Amino acid sequence: MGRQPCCDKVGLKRGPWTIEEDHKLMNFILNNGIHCWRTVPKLAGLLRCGKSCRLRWINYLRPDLKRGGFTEMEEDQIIQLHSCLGNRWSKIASHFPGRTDNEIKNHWNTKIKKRLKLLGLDPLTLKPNEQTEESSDEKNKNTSKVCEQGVENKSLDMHDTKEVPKTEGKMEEKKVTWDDDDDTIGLLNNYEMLCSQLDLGSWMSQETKTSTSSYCSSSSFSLDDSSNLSVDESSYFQENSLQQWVDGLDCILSWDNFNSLEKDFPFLEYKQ
DNA sequence: AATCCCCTCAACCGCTCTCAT
DNA sequence: GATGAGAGCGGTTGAGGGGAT
Repeated sequence: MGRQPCCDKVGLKRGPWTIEEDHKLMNFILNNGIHCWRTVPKLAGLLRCGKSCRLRWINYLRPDLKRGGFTEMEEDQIIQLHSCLGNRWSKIASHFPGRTDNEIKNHWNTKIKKRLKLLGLDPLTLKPNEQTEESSDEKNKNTSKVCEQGVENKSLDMHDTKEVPKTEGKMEEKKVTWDDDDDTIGLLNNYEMLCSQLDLGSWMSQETKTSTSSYCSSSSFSLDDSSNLSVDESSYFQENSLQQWVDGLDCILSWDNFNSLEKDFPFLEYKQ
Protein backbone atom coordinates (compact mmCIF):
# COMPACT_ATOMS: atom_id res chain seq x y z
CA MET A 1 0.00 0.00 0.00
CA GLY A 2 2.90 2.34 0.71
CA ARG A 3 3.05 4.48 3.76
CA GLN A 4 2.60 8.15 3.87
CA PRO A 5 5.89 9.92 4.47
CA CYS A 6 6.29 10.84 8.10
CA CYS A 7 6.13 14.47 7.16
CA ASP A 8 5.63 16.76 4.29
CA LYS A 9 9.17 17.23 3.12
CA VAL A 10 8.57 20.35 1.11
CA GLY A 11 10.09 23.35 2.83
CA LEU A 12 11.61 21.35 5.62
CA LYS A 13 15.17 21.90 6.66
CA ARG A 14 17.71 19.12 6.56
CA GLY A 15 21.28 18.62 7.57
CA PRO A 16 23.12 19.64 10.70
CA TRP A 17 21.17 21.31 13.48
CA THR A 18 21.95 24.83 14.49
CA ILE A 19 22.25 25.90 18.10
CA GLU A 20 19.13 27.94 17.68
CA GLU A 21 17.19 24.90 16.57
CA ASP A 22 18.58 22.93 19.45
CA HIS A 23 17.41 25.64 21.82
CA LYS A 24 13.94 25.59 20.41
CA LEU A 25 13.62 21.86 20.57
CA MET A 26 15.08 21.55 24.02
CA ASN A 27 13.01 24.33 25.46
CA PHE A 28 9.89 22.93 23.94
CA ILE A 29 10.45 19.43 25.26
CA LEU A 30 11.49 20.55 28.69
CA ASN A 31 8.43 22.74 28.97
CA ASN A 32 5.90 20.48 27.34
CA GLY A 33 7.27 16.99 27.36
CA ILE A 34 6.91 14.64 24.45
CA HIS A 35 3.47 13.57 23.41
CA CYS A 36 3.58 13.26 19.67
CA TRP A 37 6.76 13.74 17.71
CA ARG A 38 4.84 14.60 14.61
CA THR A 39 3.50 17.73 16.22
CA VAL A 40 6.70 18.73 17.98
CA PRO A 41 8.34 20.67 15.14
CA LYS A 42 5.22 22.66 14.42
CA LEU A 43 4.62 23.54 18.04
CA ALA A 44 8.28 24.22 18.69
CA GLY A 45 8.56 26.42 15.63
CA LEU A 46 10.99 24.22 13.79
CA LEU A 47 11.21 23.52 10.10
CA ARG A 48 12.13 19.92 10.71
CA CYS A 49 10.20 16.68 10.51
CA GLY A 50 9.18 14.98 13.71
CA LYS A 51 11.46 12.11 13.04
CA SER A 52 14.42 14.40 12.79
CA CYS A 53 13.46 16.09 16.06
CA ARG A 54 13.15 12.77 17.80
CA LEU A 55 16.56 11.68 16.62
CA ARG A 56 18.16 14.93 17.61
CA TRP A 57 16.69 14.73 21.08
CA ILE A 58 17.53 11.08 21.63
CA ASN A 59 21.02 11.18 20.22
CA TYR A 60 22.20 14.59 21.26
CA LEU A 61 20.01 16.77 23.45
CA ARG A 62 18.73 14.45 26.16
CA PRO A 63 20.14 15.71 29.45
CA ASP A 64 20.99 12.24 30.69
CA LEU A 65 23.31 11.47 27.82
CA LYS A 66 26.74 10.30 28.73
CA ARG A 67 29.43 11.87 26.62
CA GLY A 68 32.97 10.88 26.00
CA GLY A 69 34.63 7.78 24.72
CA PHE A 70 33.73 4.27 25.63
CA THR A 71 35.64 2.66 28.45
CA GLU A 72 37.25 -0.70 28.05
CA MET A 73 34.64 -2.20 30.27
CA GLU A 74 31.90 -0.76 28.15
CA GLU A 75 33.55 -2.10 25.01
CA ASP A 76 33.80 -5.55 26.52
CA GLN A 77 30.18 -5.43 27.44
CA ILE A 78 29.21 -4.30 23.95
CA ILE A 79 31.07 -7.25 22.51
CA GLN A 80 29.38 -9.63 24.87
CA LEU A 81 25.99 -8.21 24.15
CA HIS A 82 26.55 -8.11 20.43
CA SER A 83 27.59 -11.73 20.38
CA CYS A 84 24.29 -12.54 21.93
CA LEU A 85 21.91 -10.00 20.49
CA GLY A 86 23.43 -9.35 17.09
CA ASN A 87 22.82 -5.96 15.53
CA ARG A 88 19.96 -5.09 17.83
CA TRP A 89 21.54 -1.86 18.82
CA SER A 90 18.66 -0.50 20.80
CA LYS A 91 18.63 -3.60 22.97
CA ILE A 92 22.35 -3.30 23.44
CA ALA A 93 22.09 0.39 24.20
CA SER A 94 19.49 -0.29 26.87
CA HIS A 95 22.26 -1.86 28.94
CA PHE A 96 24.23 1.38 28.83
CA PRO A 97 22.35 4.21 30.52
CA GLY A 98 23.23 7.45 28.85
CA ARG A 99 24.43 5.84 25.65
CA THR A 100 22.45 5.80 22.43
CA ASP A 101 21.99 3.01 19.97
CA ASN A 102 23.45 5.21 17.27
CA GLU A 103 26.52 5.88 19.33
CA ILE A 104 27.07 2.21 20.07
CA LYS A 105 26.42 1.23 16.49
CA ASN A 106 28.95 3.76 15.26
CA HIS A 107 31.47 2.69 17.82
CA TRP A 108 31.02 -0.93 16.87
CA ASN A 109 31.36 -0.28 13.17
CA THR A 110 34.30 2.07 13.37
CA LYS A 111 36.34 0.74 16.26
CA ILE A 112 35.41 -2.57 17.81
CA LYS A 113 34.77 -4.42 14.58
CA LYS A 114 38.10 -3.38 13.17
CA ARG A 115 39.96 -4.22 16.31
CA LEU A 116 38.46 -7.66 16.49
CA LYS A 117 39.36 -8.27 12.90
CA LEU A 118 42.90 -7.19 13.59
CA LEU A 119 42.97 -9.75 16.33
CA GLY A 120 41.86 -12.32 13.80
CA LEU A 121 38.49 -12.78 15.38
CA ASP A 122 35.13 -12.87 13.76
CA PRO A 123 33.27 -9.87 15.19
CA LEU A 124 30.08 -11.83 15.43
CA THR A 125 31.10 -15.20 16.69
CA LEU A 126 34.26 -14.06 18.49
CA LYS A 127 35.91 -17.14 17.14
CA PRO A 128 39.14 -17.16 15.13
CA ASN A 129 38.31 -15.77 11.75
CA GLU A 130 37.87 -18.45 9.14
CA GLN A 131 34.84 -17.25 7.30
CA THR A 132 34.15 -14.37 5.04
CA GLU A 133 32.17 -11.43 6.27
CA GLU A 134 29.19 -12.48 4.23
CA SER A 135 28.92 -15.77 5.99
CA SER A 136 29.30 -13.96 9.27
CA ASP A 137 26.41 -11.71 8.45
CA GLU A 138 24.37 -14.73 7.68
CA LYS A 139 25.25 -16.15 11.05
CA ASN A 140 24.29 -12.97 12.76
CA LYS A 141 20.66 -13.85 12.86
CA ASN A 142 21.33 -17.37 13.96
CA THR A 143 23.62 -16.50 16.82
CA SER A 144 21.25 -13.96 18.16
CA LYS A 145 18.44 -16.44 18.00
CA VAL A 146 20.43 -19.02 19.86
CA CYS A 147 21.46 -16.50 22.44
CA GLU A 148 17.97 -15.24 22.90
CA GLN A 149 17.15 -18.67 24.15
CA GLY A 150 19.76 -18.20 26.79
CA VAL A 151 22.07 -20.85 25.44
CA GLU A 152 25.15 -18.78 24.91
CA ASN A 153 26.91 -16.11 26.85
CA LYS A 154 30.31 -15.10 25.64
CA SER A 155 32.94 -12.77 26.86
CA LEU A 156 36.10 -11.39 25.44
CA ASP A 157 38.76 -9.12 26.72
CA MET A 158 40.44 -7.69 23.71
CA HIS A 159 42.30 -5.14 25.73
CA ASP A 160 44.09 -7.71 27.74
CA THR A 161 46.47 -9.99 26.09
CA LYS A 162 45.15 -11.25 22.80
CA GLU A 163 42.60 -13.67 21.68
CA VAL A 164 41.80 -15.36 24.94
CA PRO A 165 38.31 -15.27 26.33
CA LYS A 166 37.92 -13.89 29.79
CA THR A 167 38.24 -15.89 32.91
CA GLU A 168 35.09 -16.93 34.62
CA GLY A 169 35.83 -14.64 37.51
CA LYS A 170 35.78 -11.62 35.29
CA MET A 171 32.67 -12.91 33.65
CA GLU A 172 30.98 -12.85 36.99
CA GLU A 173 31.82 -9.23 37.50
CA LYS A 174 30.40 -8.16 34.21
CA LYS A 175 27.38 -10.33 34.25
CA VAL A 176 24.67 -9.05 32.00
CA THR A 177 21.03 -9.78 32.33
CA TRP A 178 19.32 -10.71 29.15
CA ASP A 179 15.76 -10.45 30.21
CA ASP A 180 14.18 -8.32 27.54
CA ASP A 181 11.55 -7.09 29.91
CA ASP A 182 14.27 -5.52 31.95
CA ASP A 183 15.74 -3.67 29.04
CA THR A 184 13.52 -0.69 29.20
CA ILE A 185 13.31 -0.64 32.94
CA GLY A 186 16.83 0.61 33.34
CA LEU A 187 16.25 3.48 31.01
CA LEU A 188 12.95 4.24 32.57
CA ASN A 189 14.47 4.28 36.00
CA ASN A 190 17.16 6.61 34.81
CA TYR A 191 14.68 8.91 33.28
CA GLU A 192 12.47 8.90 36.31
CA MET A 193 15.44 9.49 38.55
CA LEU A 194 16.51 12.31 36.32
CA CYS A 195 13.11 13.90 36.31
CA SER A 196 12.71 13.59 40.04
CA GLN A 197 16.07 15.17 40.60
CA LEU A 198 15.46 17.89 38.14
CA ASP A 199 11.99 19.05 39.04
CA LEU A 200 11.83 20.53 35.60
CA GLY A 201 8.94 22.83 36.20
CA SER A 202 10.52 24.69 39.03
CA TRP A 203 14.00 25.06 37.74
CA MET A 204 12.87 26.30 34.41
CA SER A 205 11.26 29.26 36.09
CA GLN A 206 13.90 29.66 38.70
CA GLU A 207 16.00 32.77 38.81
CA THR A 208 19.53 32.20 37.74
CA LYS A 209 21.64 31.85 40.84
CA THR A 210 24.95 31.73 39.16
CA SER A 211 25.89 33.64 36.09
CA THR A 212 26.54 31.64 32.98
CA SER A 213 29.33 30.55 35.08
CA SER A 214 32.90 29.93 34.35
CA TYR A 215 32.23 26.54 35.74
CA CYS A 216 29.71 25.96 33.11
CA SER A 217 31.49 27.74 30.38
CA SER A 218 33.91 24.95 30.23
CA SER A 219 31.51 22.29 31.11
CA SER A 220 29.20 19.75 29.88
CA PHE A 221 28.61 16.64 31.82
CA SER A 222 26.40 13.72 32.26
CA LEU A 223 23.90 14.11 35.03
CA ASP A 224 24.04 10.40 35.26
CA ASP A 225 27.54 10.69 36.54
CA SER A 226 26.44 12.55 39.58
CA SER A 227 25.42 9.29 41.13
CA ASN A 228 29.04 8.32 41.18
CA LEU A 229 30.24 11.42 42.93
CA SER A 230 31.17 11.87 46.52
CA VAL A 231 28.52 13.27 48.80
CA ASP A 232 29.83 16.80 48.55
CA GLU A 233 30.24 16.67 44.83
CA SER A 234 26.90 15.04 44.38
CA SER A 235 25.01 17.59 46.41
CA TYR A 236 26.78 20.34 44.61
CA PHE A 237 25.46 19.02 41.36
CA GLN A 238 21.99 18.45 42.61
CA GLU A 239 21.81 22.05 43.60
CA ASN A 240 23.62 23.60 40.71
CA SER A 241 24.05 21.36 37.76
CA LEU A 242 20.68 21.60 36.18
CA GLN A 243 20.40 25.30 36.40
CA GLN A 244 23.79 25.54 34.87
CA TRP A 245 22.82 23.13 32.24
CA VAL A 246 19.94 25.30 31.22
CA ASP A 247 21.84 28.50 31.61
CA GLY A 248 24.70 27.27 29.61
CA LEU A 249 22.89 25.65 26.74
CA ASP A 250 25.29 27.13 24.27
CA CYS A 251 28.34 25.72 25.89
CA ILE A 252 26.71 22.45 26.64
CA LEU A 253 25.73 22.07 23.06
CA SER A 254 29.37 22.22 22.31
CA TRP A 255 30.33 18.81 23.55
CA ASP A 256 33.82 19.27 22.27
CA ASN A 257 34.52 20.81 25.64
CA PHE A 258 33.98 17.53 27.35
CA ASN A 259 37.55 16.38 27.44
CA SER A 260 38.98 19.56 28.80
CA LEU A 261 36.29 19.53 31.41
CA GLU A 262 37.58 16.27 32.75
CA LYS A 263 40.98 17.79 33.18
CA ASP A 264 39.60 20.72 35.10
CA PHE A 265 37.28 18.62 37.19
CA PRO A 266 38.67 15.15 37.55
CA PHE A 267 35.72 13.93 39.54
CA LEU A 268 33.63 14.25 36.41
CA GLU A 269 35.46 11.41 34.81
CA TYR A 270 33.41 8.39 34.06
CA LYS A 271 33.71 5.97 36.89
CA GLN A 272 33.11 2.27 36.65
C1' DA B 1 51.58 24.97 2.44
C1' DA B 2 48.66 22.26 -0.35
C1' DT B 3 46.47 18.21 -1.44
C1' DC B 4 44.85 13.73 -0.68
C1' DC B 5 42.99 10.13 1.92
C1' DC B 6 40.91 8.01 5.74
C1' DC B 7 38.04 8.02 9.77
C1' DT B 8 34.31 9.42 12.60
C1' DC B 9 29.76 10.32 13.67
C1' DA B 10 25.46 13.06 13.03
C1' DA B 11 21.72 12.65 10.26
C1' DC B 12 18.81 10.55 6.86
C1' DC B 13 16.10 6.77 4.68
C1' DG B 14 13.22 3.10 4.49
C1' DC B 15 11.51 -0.57 6.74
C1' DT B 16 9.19 -2.94 10.74
C1' DC B 17 6.67 -2.82 14.94
C1' DT B 18 2.98 -1.41 17.88
C1' DC B 19 -1.24 0.30 18.97
C1' DA B 20 -5.76 2.32 18.25
C1' DT B 21 -9.84 2.08 15.65
C1' DG C 1 -8.79 -9.39 11.19
C1' DA C 2 -7.79 -5.16 8.41
C1' DT C 3 -6.17 -0.74 8.20
C1' DG C 4 -3.73 3.46 9.23
C1' DA C 5 -0.79 6.40 11.95
C1' DG C 6 3.05 7.15 14.73
C1' DA C 7 7.21 5.49 16.87
C1' DG C 8 11.29 2.92 16.74
C1' DC C 9 15.09 0.53 14.61
C1' DG C 10 19.05 -0.58 11.77
C1' DG C 11 21.63 0.33 7.57
C1' DT C 12 23.76 3.80 5.05
C1' DT C 13 25.54 8.24 3.69
C1' DG C 14 28.27 12.27 3.49
C1' DA C 15 30.35 16.41 5.68
C1' DG C 16 34.06 17.67 8.17
C1' DG C 17 38.23 16.97 10.73
C1' DG C 18 42.77 15.28 11.11
C1' DG C 19 46.75 12.77 9.72
C1' DA C 20 49.82 11.44 5.90
C1' DT C 21 52.27 12.59 1.91
